[in-house]
Amino acid sequence: MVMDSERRRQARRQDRGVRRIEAVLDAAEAVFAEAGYEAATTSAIAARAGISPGSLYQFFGGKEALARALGERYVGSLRLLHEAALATVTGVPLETFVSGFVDPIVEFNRAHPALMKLFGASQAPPGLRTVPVGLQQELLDRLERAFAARLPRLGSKRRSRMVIVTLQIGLALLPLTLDADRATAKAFAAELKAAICAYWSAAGDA
Amino acid sequence: MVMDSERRRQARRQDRGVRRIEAVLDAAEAVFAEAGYEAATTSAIAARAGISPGSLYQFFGGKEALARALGERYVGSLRLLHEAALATVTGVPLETFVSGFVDPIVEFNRAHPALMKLFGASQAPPGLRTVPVGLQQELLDRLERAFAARLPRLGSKRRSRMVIVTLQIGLALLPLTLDADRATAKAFAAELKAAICAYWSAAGDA
Amino acid sequence: MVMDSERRRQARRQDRGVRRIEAVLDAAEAVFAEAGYEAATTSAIAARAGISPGSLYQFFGGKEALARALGERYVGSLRLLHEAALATVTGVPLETFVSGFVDPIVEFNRAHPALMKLFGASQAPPGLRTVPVGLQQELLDRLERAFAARLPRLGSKRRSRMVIVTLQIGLALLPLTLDADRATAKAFAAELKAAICAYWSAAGDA
Amino acid sequence: MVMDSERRRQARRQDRGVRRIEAVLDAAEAVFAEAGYEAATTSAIAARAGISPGSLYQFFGGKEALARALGERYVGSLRLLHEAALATVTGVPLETFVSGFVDPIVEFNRAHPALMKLFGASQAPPGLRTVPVGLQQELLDRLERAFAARLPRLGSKRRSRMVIVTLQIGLALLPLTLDADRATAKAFAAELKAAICAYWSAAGDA
DNA sequence: GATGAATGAGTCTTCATTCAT
DNA sequence: GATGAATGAAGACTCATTCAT
Repeated sequence: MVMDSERRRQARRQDRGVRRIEAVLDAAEAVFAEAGYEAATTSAIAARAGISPGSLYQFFGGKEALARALGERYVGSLRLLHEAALATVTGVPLETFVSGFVDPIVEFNRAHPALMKLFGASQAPPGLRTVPVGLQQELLDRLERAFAARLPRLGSKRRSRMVIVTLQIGLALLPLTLDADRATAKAFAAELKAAICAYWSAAGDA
Repeated sequence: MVMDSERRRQARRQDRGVRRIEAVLDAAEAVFAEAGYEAATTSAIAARAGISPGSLYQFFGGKEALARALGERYVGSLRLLHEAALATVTGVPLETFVSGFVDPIVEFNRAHPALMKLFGASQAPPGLRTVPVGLQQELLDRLERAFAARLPRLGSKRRSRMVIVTLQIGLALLPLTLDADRATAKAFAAELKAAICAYWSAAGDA
Repeated sequence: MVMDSERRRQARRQDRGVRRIEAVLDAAEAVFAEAGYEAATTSAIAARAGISPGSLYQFFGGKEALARALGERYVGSLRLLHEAALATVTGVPLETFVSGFVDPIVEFNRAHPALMKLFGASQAPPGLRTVPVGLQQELLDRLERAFAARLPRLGSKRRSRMVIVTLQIGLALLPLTLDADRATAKAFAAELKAAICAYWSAAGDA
Repeated sequence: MVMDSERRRQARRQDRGVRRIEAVLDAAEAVFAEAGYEAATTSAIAARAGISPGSLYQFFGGKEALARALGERYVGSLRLLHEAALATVTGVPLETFVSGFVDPIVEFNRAHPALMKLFGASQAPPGLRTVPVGLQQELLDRLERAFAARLPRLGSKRRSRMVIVTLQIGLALLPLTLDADRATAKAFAAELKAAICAYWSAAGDA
């Protein structure tokens, strides 16, 4: 009985710890998105999370670990996204298929501006590239399997390259789908999908 | 005669000054490419240029001015590139035309990795966006005129968007054409051109 | 009860903070007095206060803020001095009246050599004039009211000028009352009072 | 004959050297007056003198030597002033006598604002006090001899102190006689003389 | 576990001074 | 003698990280 209340208390405490960690990551995300990695200060993150600078270091080893953990959280979120988006792979027109994974990613990035700011293109600080590589790798693998199903005759090396290119195109155009007024954003999202469809169509014809 | 030696001396001095400035910009380019804008230190740049920290400030007002000057040097180089690359616009197959401006830019970026690091996508520090915007704007205008000649029936708004998208795709894939071994780089350069061709082909058919 | 210990701890902390701020101001006073504003370094002040350079900036925004705060502390101390010194204005001989406000100021300046060094005459750095102007203005106003009571027939414009001159004379002779051996200092303090008395006597007779 | 032209050339050269030195001192005076000792830069002085920073160091050992030399030039100028002003010592009313040496000094300081800025009161940088002490000493001696003639019965120690006090009062009020509009300046000059006259009158009566 | 004051290494920048030309 | 580019020591200030409470 005592055990039981003890366990519950520990669970509650862990729960609080997890919530606290999430809050810190939320704060980090906001500050990183606003200021970028270098200009973001740990104090600003701590303040935004409603904790002291010292407490930050009980959860995370430091600024870099914070960014890394944020990246891992993105991985988790994006994994769910992929799984849902790439569930149906065959038997749908290319446009539908492409929209199926492009739209959610666009949405996700709109909601998480720090993702591109921290891990986009080639702007990650030296020691920080690990996580998003993992992040991308998962998406790449999944995309590759999907396109393997759709275009079985395409050489696997070429397909592998094309998947990477597709991802890069997506990443490059994401900022355009975020900024500006909604109409422009939508137009660019359409262009993004058009570009990817054209790319894969041309490859499939070949 | 005295005049002559005087003039020659001054010319030599100016020459040395110019060469020194170029050397400093080279050093800045290298350090910015390695570390990014924020993490780059003026001392590192000075050391790499083989001068003292103090001398840096005889040539450039500071770190930001250094980046700005670097951007302007890029503008100058790239302008020449555009002019040559986009001289012949019509009467050639799309593949040829696209290669004509993609290849030189790929080459240029391979030689100048700091270009993307400093001015790529949205990672430029706040006060620094001016130059590359000018840089991109010139290229965008030139591309737009070129595609207007090739696809006169395309709506101008759409064309404008497509040009932007084309540029972004190019910028996004540039890193892939730089990294890795030469064979991979070439393969990705081919993908880049394939993607752009497919994109414009599809738009032209529509 | 818990509240109580909490409150006590906070009080203790605040107390320590206040004491620390005072210690920093003491250190700044000493360094400013020795070196003057420009030559004083924040590191020297921090070292003298027994804290790190970084800690200085938790209390004060920088070197200028430090000097400004020091000035404000002087204002506070001097205000009390004036109030006491100029309480009795009439019904006493001129010598007594003059001694009444000269002596305490001389004493105060002996204890605070940085006062003249920082705010004396016209040597304050550009942005720093505010506080001591306020400081002097208070003293000037008080002196003016006092002499208005003592010499009601004197024109107000002239009195205003005379008060300013009196203050300047005081400021000019203060260094003489500080330096040197005690006897010399006393002799100069006597001269200061004699000069001021003679000045006002002559004006009163006129 | 050859000697003669040689000598003349050397004389001319020395002349040019002297003129150059004067020009540098003029520049130093202007810059010191504007910026104060610490904030004044040797480059600014050299530029103002129309020479290179390097040349400065052929004339003067450095910034401090420059200030010292400026002080010595002041001594020379003021010596002439004293000699003229204190030529007639007895047989004139006190007011006339005081005006006789106060007015020229006021004028001189109006023309040379750097004098007070560099050597006024207690704001000289640590190693720089030597010259103006010499400067003052000459004036003090002369004043002392003058007042010894006018007030032979005054004790020599007291007279010595009074002369110092007189000088300090003069220095203190000088800024008031410079600043502001002309009318105010004149009024303060009158107060200055009134104060000094009253001071000496009171001493003479005693 | 939490706090936040304290730390101090590291950054950009200035400027008195030197020295090759 | 003149030049002015080059130097580098030093200063103000920031911020990731630690540690006594």
